[in-house]
Amino acid sequence: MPLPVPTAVRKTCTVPKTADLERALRGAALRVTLPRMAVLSAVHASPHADTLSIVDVVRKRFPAASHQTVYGVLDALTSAGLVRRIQPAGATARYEARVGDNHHHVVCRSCGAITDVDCAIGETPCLTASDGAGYQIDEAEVVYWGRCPRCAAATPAGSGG
Amino acid sequence: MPLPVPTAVRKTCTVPKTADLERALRGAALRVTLPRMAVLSAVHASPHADTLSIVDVVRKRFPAASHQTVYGVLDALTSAGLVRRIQPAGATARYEARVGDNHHHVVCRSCGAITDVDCAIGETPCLTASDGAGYQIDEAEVVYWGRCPRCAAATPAGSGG
DNA sequence: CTTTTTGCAAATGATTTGCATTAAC
DNA sequence: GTTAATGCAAATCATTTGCAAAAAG
Repeated sequence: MPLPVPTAVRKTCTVPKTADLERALRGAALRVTLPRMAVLSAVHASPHADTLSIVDVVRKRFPAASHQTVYGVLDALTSAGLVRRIQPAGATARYEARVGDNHHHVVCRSCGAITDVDCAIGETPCLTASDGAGYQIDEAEVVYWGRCPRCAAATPAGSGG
Repeated sequence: MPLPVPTAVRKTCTVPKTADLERALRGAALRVTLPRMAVLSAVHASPHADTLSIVDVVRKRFPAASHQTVYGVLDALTSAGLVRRIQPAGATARYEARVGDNHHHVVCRSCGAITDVDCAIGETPCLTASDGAGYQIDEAEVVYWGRCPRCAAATPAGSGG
């Protein structure tokens, strides 16, 4: 079963002002365009939103934005390191603006909600494989799977999967 | 950029005999069918193979197997816990037969190769989030990203992304 | 004999591609 | 003025769906 769209998205976060977004783009050597401002703003406003949601939000401020443009912008922003792409198994791509800090995610198996979890270590990678199989490891990505408080309360642990 | 198909797949693993596969299916309350035997065998034979590869392998022994049948069988086997589905960000689904032991994966950013890494802890979940955000966590999935020995040797660290 | 599984074909849905137009620098 | 970004439409690819025929228990 594909992961459902998250029902609860944390909206309580700081959305940078226009000037800050512009500065961020310029700092990343990206041209300042309306679609980029709108996308970057949208990702800040709704962490873990999928592409479709981002398109919706972007179009409120810039109705002409095409689906493909949003994909392209997200790609550019990701490459530039301004946003981070997350994609728990089987789900569509999500994006978040928290970059640089090494945090992880908790994903609810029932409703698909994603929540940030601060990494106890803070440095990258925060874990080293006991046996790295000879790999040159630069990142340890941790996804915690479980049930969010709401779903845990609703189901007696075991009814959902 | 989507993760490329893994070039090197570890083939050095124990592929159970027909009787064992049959026993495994029956043990999981699954009917014993040729497609299922073939798929289960294929997953054992080539860990981390994607669906397309599995279809290829399966058809060598059972040419009539349709693409959709393999999808269905993999789904059934996954639900039954006989195989495990892994899906590093952006890549197509892969399957492996190592279940029950709590191991993780190292993924090469350059060639997409996936290698098992034993978990130092062994119990599930092997990690607990420092702040679980109130979630009821049952699994901690760890993906180590880096460069495999081959790619690390070929590129002077930094040429690939 | 009953229930599950297979096979076929078509649908779905996310993501990508190519190219002319437009805007940013 | 030059280079990069946008918008449009169509293509691609993995995966899913529905249903009749076939096989397993």
